[in-house]
Amino acid sequence: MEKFLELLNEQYQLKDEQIRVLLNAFEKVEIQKNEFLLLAGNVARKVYLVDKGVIRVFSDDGNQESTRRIAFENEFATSFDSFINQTPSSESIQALEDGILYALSYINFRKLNETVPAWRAFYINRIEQAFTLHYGRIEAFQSMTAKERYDALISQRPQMIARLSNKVLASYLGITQESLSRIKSKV
Amino acid sequence: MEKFLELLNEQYQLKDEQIRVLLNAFEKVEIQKNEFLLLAGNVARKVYLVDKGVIRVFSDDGNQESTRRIAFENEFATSFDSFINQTPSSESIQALEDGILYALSYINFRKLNETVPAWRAFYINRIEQAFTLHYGRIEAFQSMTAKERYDALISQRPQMIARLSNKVLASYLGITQESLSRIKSKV
DNA sequence: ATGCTTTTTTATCATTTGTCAATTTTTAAA
DNA sequence: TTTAAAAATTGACAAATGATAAAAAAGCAT
Repeated sequence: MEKFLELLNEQYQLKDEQIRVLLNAFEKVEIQKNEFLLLAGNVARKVYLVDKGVIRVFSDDGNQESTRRIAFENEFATSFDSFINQTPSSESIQALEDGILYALSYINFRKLNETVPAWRAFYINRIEQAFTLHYGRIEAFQSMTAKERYDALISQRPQMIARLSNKVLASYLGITQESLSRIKSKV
Repeated sequence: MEKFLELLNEQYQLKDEQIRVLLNAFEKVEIQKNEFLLLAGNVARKVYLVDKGVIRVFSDDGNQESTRRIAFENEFATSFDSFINQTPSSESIQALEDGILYALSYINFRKLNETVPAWRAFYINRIEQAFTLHYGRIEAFQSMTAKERYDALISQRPQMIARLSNKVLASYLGITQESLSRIKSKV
């Protein structure tokens, strides 16, 4: 939590009391590789801040897995639609490495929004950023080939290539593992 | 503006003073078909609420147009990244029909966020919805064929098929006009 | 280290989508 | 209405990506 609180404090000058409230709102969770944090069909009760490790949000229609979001250290992730509306999720969440997360429940999320203005400002800022990130993905799907999307990802988010398996990376790019393998072997 | 104010009032019970502030923040704009509201390279100074007509946000790399967002009556649109960060836009905004818009400048947008809690709540709600909408498009690009995306659009946003030209619709779906034409002629 | 499982690569062929060109249809202007 | 411009359709072919199967490589547990 330290790095996250630092960041928040830098931008929004927290009072001690607010820091205490924030710290109490989060719960530390230790996870093992491949462990599930949410199974499709259930309601996403928490949003996770990654302290160490990698988690992914994905859907599985039986034929195909689609990786929607990858969160590395100091990033947040949940099944957003499910979390915000507290409705059953079409997505699952899984750890890709052993790690440490800080979980914020929906109830505490709402409480923070109502009682800690700095948190609310931070949340608005984060959702604006997340929107922009996802918007960029639409741009990529609309106007780039798979190879171009892969090359763009290398330069924009090199961790994605370095830390993810071919299988997960392919499902993030919206292509098959075989296609990704061919793309990588091209110059 | 009436319908929008009604909606806002329903959800957040506005005081007369707040309604006055809101009305003053927006400026009525009449537009003609094909008129540009923003040209790529400039900063998006306004967000537009569509009262009548259709506008589209799109990019053009010289080879290809990509339609990123279509806004019909009672929907908002701007080049989001540019508007929020007040940086040059990679996108243009254009009217697809004669129409009437209400424009909110960046300065007034910030003012409303700071001074009208109901507006802020409304904004958070809208950006959450917009996020979910765009998230759904990523889902579509990741796991559906062009034909499947087209069929899904028919059932989810029939206006898109009814009111848009083939050219615009194809660029929204991320395919060529020719492909769209073939998709439509299939059963 | 050994053997088992999973992941990655490679090959072949099928399908989808794009490109280019020509034609038809629709729209808009004179 | 007539005519010019823009949009939509169609055809032939090319390129990109998917599906299936098999082999090679890497990871993991014993």
